[in-house]
Amino acid sequence: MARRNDHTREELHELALSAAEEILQTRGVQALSTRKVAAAIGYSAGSLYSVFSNLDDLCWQLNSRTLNELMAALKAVKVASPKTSLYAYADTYLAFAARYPERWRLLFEHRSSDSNRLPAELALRIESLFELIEKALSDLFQDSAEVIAVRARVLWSGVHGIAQLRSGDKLFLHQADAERKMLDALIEGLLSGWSLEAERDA
Amino acid sequence: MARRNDHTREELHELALSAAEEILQTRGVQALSTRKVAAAIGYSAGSLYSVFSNLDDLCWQLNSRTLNELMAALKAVKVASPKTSLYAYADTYLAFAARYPERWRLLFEHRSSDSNRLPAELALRIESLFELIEKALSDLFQDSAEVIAVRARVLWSGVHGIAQLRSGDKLFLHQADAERKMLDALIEGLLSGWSLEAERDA
DNA sequence: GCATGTAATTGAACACTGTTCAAAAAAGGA
DNA sequence: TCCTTTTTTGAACAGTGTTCAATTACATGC
Repeated sequence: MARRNDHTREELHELALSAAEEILQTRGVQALSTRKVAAAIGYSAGSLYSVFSNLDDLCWQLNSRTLNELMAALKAVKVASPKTSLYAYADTYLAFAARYPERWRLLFEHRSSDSNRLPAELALRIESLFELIEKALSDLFQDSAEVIAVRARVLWSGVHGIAQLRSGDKLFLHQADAERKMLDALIEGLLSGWSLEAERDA
Repeated sequence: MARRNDHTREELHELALSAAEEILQTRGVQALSTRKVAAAIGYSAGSLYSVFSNLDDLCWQLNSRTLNELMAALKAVKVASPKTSLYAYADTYLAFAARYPERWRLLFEHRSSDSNRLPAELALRIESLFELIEKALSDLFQDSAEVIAVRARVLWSGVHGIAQLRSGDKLFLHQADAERKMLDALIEGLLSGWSLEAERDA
């Protein structure tokens, strides 16, 4: 068998990516293999190499999709007050990490063997995520862009850290509404702490 | 060849673990294979199975070692004021993550295929880490144990999040002393925010 | 010293993995 | 119809985790 022309290059690309996503979500990263993806779409493993340079490449493109979806969810957040926006961003992020744990983990666990740098496309999207937070923070504080940038990353590190420790069952916090309480302590704490700093400087 | 009796079971165990650690640190997780570990200590791959139940088990034990070392470093921190202690804990953690990036990553990335639960031994050590933070926080705030527990985890999520985003080059913060500034914003912000909350409630 | 049992170690085997590439076959053009 | 181009395969290679019969050396009893 050869040359069936069942699908265009683009269709094959999309098909493979969707199948890979499905395998990733349902059976985890360790089950994500070229042969399984190929079998799922009725092609041979070799065919994937006409559409991806290798499995690493496929993973990067999976991450690109995931980040796309995550960013869309974040950008769909209704911007009300800066504070409620920040809460909504955090909620959305935690919800996404909980709904798609494997895809979300791959976002941080995937590294290329040869070069550790992440593709420029992904980098841009991450920067635009920080811009969302920075925007909300600039409405709250009159500090320099540098200070705002630091604070946005600190706030996000906190949210991300909560997501990661929870995802790995490493929180050991056996309380009701633990997540809500943590988000409250983080956001409320940081915002009022930074406000206080502004008052002191004035 | 068979039955050389060069090493006792315990020696073989220790030898293999050290070799695995070396490979992990120098060549990354992906290079960590039974055959490479075995070759490094002059044994065959099958021999490892008399000392570890499988590669997963070896990884858990590697993580146990890493967590041991990390906890020792944290417990060696001179406890001065609560605040300086918290700073020192955070510094120590970030320094450890920077010095042993691969070992530190394995701590969070390793999951068994069959069961996702982490061994009880590791869980205990993580809880004792949180206890360090809780102790420092109880000296600062008169809140309930539940509130302290939440705050300890929030603070640590922040420190951990910074470590992880930095380790994956996902911070995009091109400033001098970025790490110091972030730690300042996190710890100073949270502590003064939580203090303010206490004043309000009083 | 010698047989016997026991414990350690290997190497081959099996079923996987990513990746490459000659060969085959179908589509499209002249 | 012939020829070229493109698509697709399947075999091959080197690597992986894991199991297990076979082998060898040590320890014990006589």
